[in-house]
Amino acid sequence: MTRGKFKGVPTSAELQLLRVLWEIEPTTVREVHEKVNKHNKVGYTTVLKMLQIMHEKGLVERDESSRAHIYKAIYSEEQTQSSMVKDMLNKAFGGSKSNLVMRALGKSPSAQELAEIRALLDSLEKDA
Amino acid sequence: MTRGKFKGVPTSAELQLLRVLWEIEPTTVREVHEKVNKHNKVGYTTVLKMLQIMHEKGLVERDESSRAHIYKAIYSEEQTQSSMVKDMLNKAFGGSKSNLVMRALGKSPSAQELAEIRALLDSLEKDA
DNA sequence: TGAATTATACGATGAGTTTCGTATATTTAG
DNA sequence: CTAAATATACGAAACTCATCGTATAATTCA
Repeated sequence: MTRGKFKGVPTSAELQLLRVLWEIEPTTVREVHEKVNKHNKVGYTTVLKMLQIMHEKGLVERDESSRAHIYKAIYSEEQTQSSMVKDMLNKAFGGSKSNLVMRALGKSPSAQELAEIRALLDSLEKDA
Repeated sequence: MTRGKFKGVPTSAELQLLRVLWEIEPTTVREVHEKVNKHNKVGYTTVLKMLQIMHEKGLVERDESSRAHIYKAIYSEEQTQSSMVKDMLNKAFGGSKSNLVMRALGKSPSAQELAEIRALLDSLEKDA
């Protein structure tokens, strides 16, 4: 299998582990397993193996100085979200951001969501 | 393989075929193959097989009355985009639409994109 | 009519994902 | 000190995805 430098976007199972890491990293396999296991029953060695593969792929880094290795995501949640959105933008929206926003908001977004997005637009326009 | 009723979101290769279908459906394997092949070299039987599997999955419908079967997407581009966004929203954004919009826009969206999205917000607020 | 063309069906392969069992090494506790 | 607990390593199974070759049936045309 080709597990060189990370290219694509994380898979669902990988994302599940990354979400735990972003919350409590740097941390051990045991801790990740305990947290993940609350919502999705999965074996300890499954989490271990996944983290090992993610390490080979360059998705997480690992401190092996103590017996229980310490894992940490290499890409931040923000970076990962950005690359996932970009990927989807290209694959399904022909690159049109406003189209993507339209689908994200759907027919009836809440007033709060609309306000948040207006605030976001305001701050973006201030920069330009 | 479990190819019952379609549950998840289309894969990359499926999306590639769906994009052609949305453009020229209803149409034949040959036509889909010709169009896809311009951008991405792939064998005729690959496209055929993919469409057959997509049919089993319930992603496309098929008219078998003539020798060359006629395919058509079951879900519109809009429906598909919406379900893909929803899926990503849950898997990677904890359901936060404004966060997703933030990542979609990135650091420096164009003035046109910003204007399009403002217009979209305006029309959404008119409804409410 | 018979050969070439064009269609679907089917099976199989290779890559990648996700899962976990077993082996083995290290640490801890009684 | 030794047994239990806890850690990583390794290998493999089950599954999906994407790809295509070959078989075969239907159609076209020279």
